[in-house]
Amino acid sequence: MGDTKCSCEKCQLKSLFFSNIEASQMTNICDIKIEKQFQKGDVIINEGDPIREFLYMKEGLVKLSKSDPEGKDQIISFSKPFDFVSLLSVFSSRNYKYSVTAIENTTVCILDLEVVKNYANTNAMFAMDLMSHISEATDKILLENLTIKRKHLKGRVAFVLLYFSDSVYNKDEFELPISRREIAEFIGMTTENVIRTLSEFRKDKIIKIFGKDILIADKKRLKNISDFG
Amino acid sequence: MGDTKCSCEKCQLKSLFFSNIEASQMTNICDIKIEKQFQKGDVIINEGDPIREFLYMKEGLVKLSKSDPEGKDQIISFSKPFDFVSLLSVFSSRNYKYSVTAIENTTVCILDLEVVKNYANTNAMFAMDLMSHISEATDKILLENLTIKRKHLKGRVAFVLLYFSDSVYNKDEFELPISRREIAEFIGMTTENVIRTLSEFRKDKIIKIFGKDILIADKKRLKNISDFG
DNA sequence: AAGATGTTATGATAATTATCAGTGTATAAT
DNA sequence: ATTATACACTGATAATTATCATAACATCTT
Repeated sequence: MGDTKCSCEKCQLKSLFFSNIEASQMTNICDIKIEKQFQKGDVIINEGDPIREFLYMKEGLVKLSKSDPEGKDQIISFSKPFDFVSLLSVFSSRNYKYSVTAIENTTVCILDLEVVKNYANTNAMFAMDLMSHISEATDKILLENLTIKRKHLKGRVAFVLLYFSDSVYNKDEFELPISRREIAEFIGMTTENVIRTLSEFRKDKIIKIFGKDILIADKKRLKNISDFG
Repeated sequence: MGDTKCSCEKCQLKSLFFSNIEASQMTNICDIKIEKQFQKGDVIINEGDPIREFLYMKEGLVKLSKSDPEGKDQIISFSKPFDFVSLLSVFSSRNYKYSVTAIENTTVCILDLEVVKNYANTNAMFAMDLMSHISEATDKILLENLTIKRKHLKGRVAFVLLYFSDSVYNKDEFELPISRREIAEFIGMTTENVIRTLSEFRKDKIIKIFGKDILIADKKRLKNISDFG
């Protein structure tokens, strides 16, 4: 977990995040911005922590989760670069309502929240930009949840595999960044049934499994299961 | 469905919505604001419609829903007064991704979206205020969905009854504003099972049922079922 | 008044999913 | 090296939920 000051001029997020900030003001923000690296498995944000910083992802993959009253985790969503990780509840609550954990080595850009808030308070265009990103991010999560909700076990597992293949790695072969249990926590089914379903897909020659490595052999059929299962 | 121009000075939403708008500018907004009344059952927003207006609820109750690929509805959430109905996707999309339907006679305040956007673009405090309301509203929906997701049939039905009793009507006896089928669409179970569960609660003397009228006779037990079922 | 439609209701049965029990295997801890 | 500990896997059985069939009742239409 290392800290380095990044050069905002080269940052690919600059155009996204700072499109409404003038160069003079930009330097200001840049001075207080730090990059932080997290290893796979590191907890970036702990549910309940006071919200003091504003985070966004530069590289890697994280999971958003919440632990239920019995202590079991529910995974809400996954975030890729350019997703605004800390946007959920940043502007509506004093404490985080979700945890954020790196499921791949992850680089996060960190700004002091007060500075961002002050900035938003004085620069309306910036605030508007932020707002549409918040809106988009939460909208996506809501839609995703609805999609999963109407599927059965097999459709849900197929959906997750296609999610990682199409939306994260853009490859038909990839290493699953999460355990079977975490898939279960995401889709709201039991670990055993996730494992069983993956085995079934393997027996039906829809996928090949080598531990965490997944190869999607019959994407059409997997897509079909996701759509109608 | 009638249109009347409201007097913003008396509007109870003024403090919430316009707390950052000066009186001189306020008049401006007020001039273009109209109130619209909807009858129970009226569709206020249709999924797919272009977003031209900014809505917020003054009175009544609405449901947010989305129809799945097979044409069946999924209910996402219910909105009461002060909830910002049109906030979902207003600032992130050109078209509504959800439908909004009155489930009780409802009064909605309507502003032209461009005016609100322009206003947000020039008044940062206003934009920030809007942002925290968006954040809060979607956060609430996400949390609600997680809560429902981890419950079984009986827990989900109990949760819905308690929701209407505690969060909407603040009474132990109330008229259900939605059908059994709509409860099913909300909690992601079948209509038959919702009906069966209500009958069970009745047989167990937890509730009394007179058609749409529900009386919660044993709230403690219902709460228990909601929490642990 | 008669027919069409939608809601509430119940029962029997089928399908889906969870739970429990047990195995092996890899990885971490001491 | 050896005990923990977590993960992946499979089978048998139980619990939960969906589906199908049927009926009573209300509402709306004509």
